[in-house]
Amino acid sequence: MKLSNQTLVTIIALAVLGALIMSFIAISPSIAFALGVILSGLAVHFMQGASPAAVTPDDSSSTSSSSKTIYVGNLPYRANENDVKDLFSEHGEVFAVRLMKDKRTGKRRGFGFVVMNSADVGTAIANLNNKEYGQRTLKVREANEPKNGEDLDSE
DNA sequence: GGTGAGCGA
Repeated sequence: MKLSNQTLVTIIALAVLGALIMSFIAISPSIAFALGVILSGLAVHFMQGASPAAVTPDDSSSTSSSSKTIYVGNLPYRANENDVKDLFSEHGEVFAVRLMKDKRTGKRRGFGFVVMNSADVGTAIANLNNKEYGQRTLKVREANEPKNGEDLDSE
């Protein structure tokens, strides 16, 4: 029975309202308030349990989209994640790009990580490593801390 | 007004 504060406020509000309403027809205000509490509580409980989508279509089909994380260094500071993602998308299926900017200062650190399909990782690295981008030579490699251990075979 | 090696909380 974990009710949020907002729910409690709602219950109280409905209780007072119910008390006012029932005071016109009922007997004593105290009983009316008590009835209001009970009825509003039931109402809220009913509302919370009225989840139409009781059947959650849980697709536990964990698609093993073999994704690998790639380290990208020597990025130009003016490059955005969108640029990097677009660049890597030309050589494979990119799932996510994380440009690691320092959260302390907010300034960019000039490197990031690209998560893409493991099947395209090799191609992307081969095509984008030492690739001149923004007057700088990109450094593309597999991430040092692999978050997905599917490929033990490497270099 | 800054900034060039580097592997993320």
